[in-house]
Amino acid sequence: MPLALLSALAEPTRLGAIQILADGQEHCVCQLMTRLDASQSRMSRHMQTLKQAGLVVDRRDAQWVRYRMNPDLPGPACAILEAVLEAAETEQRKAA
Amino acid sequence: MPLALLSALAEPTRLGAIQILADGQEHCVCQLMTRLDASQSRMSRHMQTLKQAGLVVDRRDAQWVRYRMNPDLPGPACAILEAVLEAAETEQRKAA
DNA sequence: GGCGTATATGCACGAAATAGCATATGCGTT
DNA sequence: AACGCATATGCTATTTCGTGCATATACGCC
Repeated sequence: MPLALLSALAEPTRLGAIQILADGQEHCVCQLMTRLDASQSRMSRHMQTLKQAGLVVDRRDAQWVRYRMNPDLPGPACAILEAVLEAAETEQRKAA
Repeated sequence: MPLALLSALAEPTRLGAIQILADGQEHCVCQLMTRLDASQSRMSRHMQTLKQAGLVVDRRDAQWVRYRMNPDLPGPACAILEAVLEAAETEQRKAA
């Protein structure tokens, strides 16, 4: 399990998406692509990857597809995720 | 920092090497290649990658090069590593 | 049904990662 | 100096990954 999770997170756009979704809210693809400055197909594909890795879940809502963190993420995976998010945040702070 | 670390860990042979080095001991390349069933050049290159990512440190000892975990791994990286190792261990247990 | 917006996907391409083979380098032994 | 063992590295082939472009699909609205 860790291998799939790690490869899914080891890409800038995908990690960025996870950071955004880490607020616990739902976000549609168009929001993500705007905030991450990614093209539509690119963002869509990355979200597929995250979905396959079990990190996120999607839901159709009218014309939009809303992504959110997978609430049933198993414990070990959750621990990795938290550590990664914490590290990313720390890194951004030091950039000041 | 998390990106480099994640990419370094997101490969089976490298993750295996880290798991072996997690015992806190030093291990030379020949030990690692035997235990992980990898060719010499392959193992050497993967260790270079881990070294560049700052995960491991090496030391020449006669004809051998001994690798060990980087003792100065920064806190956030350390947290990620621990979570990954824990997840890997959990996964192996469930394989019974 | 036709149109506009949002998202997914087939296809092709360039970039990067991985691996093997051969060879170089470092070190101890004789 | 010659040899053997351990490790690194140059070169190349193969594969995988990320991307853009075009197109398909889904949905709401008129």
